[in-house]
Amino acid sequence: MLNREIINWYEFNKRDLPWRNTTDPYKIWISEIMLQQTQVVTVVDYYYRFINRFPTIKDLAFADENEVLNLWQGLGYYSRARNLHQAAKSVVADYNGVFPDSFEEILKLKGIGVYTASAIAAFAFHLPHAAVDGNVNRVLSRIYGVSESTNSPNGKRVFQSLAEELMSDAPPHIYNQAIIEFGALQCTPKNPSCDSCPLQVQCFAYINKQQDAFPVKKKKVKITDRYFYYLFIYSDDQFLLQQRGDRDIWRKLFEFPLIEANNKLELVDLIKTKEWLSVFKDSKLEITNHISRKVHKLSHQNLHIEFVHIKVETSDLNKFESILLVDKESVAGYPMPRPIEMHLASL
DNA sequence: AAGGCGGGGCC
DNA sequence: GGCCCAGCCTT
Repeated sequence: MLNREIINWYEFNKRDLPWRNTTDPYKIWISEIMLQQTQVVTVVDYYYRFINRFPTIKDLAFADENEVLNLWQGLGYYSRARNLHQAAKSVVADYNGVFPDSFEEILKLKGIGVYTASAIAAFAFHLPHAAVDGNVNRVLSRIYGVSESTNSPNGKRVFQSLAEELMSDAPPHIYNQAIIEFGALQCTPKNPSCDSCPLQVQCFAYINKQQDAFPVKKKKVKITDRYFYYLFIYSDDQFLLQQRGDRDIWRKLFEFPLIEANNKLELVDLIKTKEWLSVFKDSKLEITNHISRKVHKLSHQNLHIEFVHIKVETSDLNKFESILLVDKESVAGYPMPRPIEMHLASL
């Protein structure tokens, strides 16, 4: 009856979210990809814009990749957008544009793992798959007092099995939404609302006052420091932009010409670097200002970013071969990482 | 099994 | 400042 209590809680407490008012697997897919490691409040606006621009999977499949990335700009984890685009193409090619309706076929699509395949199978096709995400892990580990780590292979089996057992014969699309929403709103990571929780008497963590002990801690990631010096090289109406490679972070996104150093540099030292001198050998340059030191934090890197403004003659801008020359009015056509976007917006 | 990959909200 | 989030892919 535990699942009934969670579903009952859900009916009274659920949020009205746009992707809950459809059974279109395409829309549900888009929402699930956006929601990976991303909170609901962040996703909503992106979801509307994306669906509005690409109402069907064919619209997405035939789109230009830069436009897809552009709609993703600021949402992070850009591989999600590239995989989404690739998967849309393969659905059009292999399934005539009709989203596959079995768990196994859905799981084959690029960017879709066990969680997302289960979610789509349950929400769009009402198939009995338990979608186990961070919320579900937290709820189950607290209720049952599971000490297994949630990301170990054995832990995944344990939680998947517990979730399916708990679902029992409840409607999959309702049960999954309910337990996920319960984790997001009631059984939160910090300061869970145990005082108003209908599951108190059945919850191992509450009974033993160990809410903070579950789920078990995952290993910490090592954070590395990197130092980025972005050169904003501009004339009256144009500036330079280059595209990042396909290794490293922010693959294929556009940014200002970059000098990366192993540690902090002073402006004087920066000007002395060979790279710098060779680029500007024949140009008259003028460092107009030197602003905005900031630290941009990624999940595994701290980027110490400094923007250096350099005004040059329009004729000199044309000397930079292999670097894009962009009109200040057309920045919207280039998907950029957050710090670049923010800097341009602040000018 | 571990590392890479964004950005924002919250305490 | 650290933790967490509707994870997945590559090595």
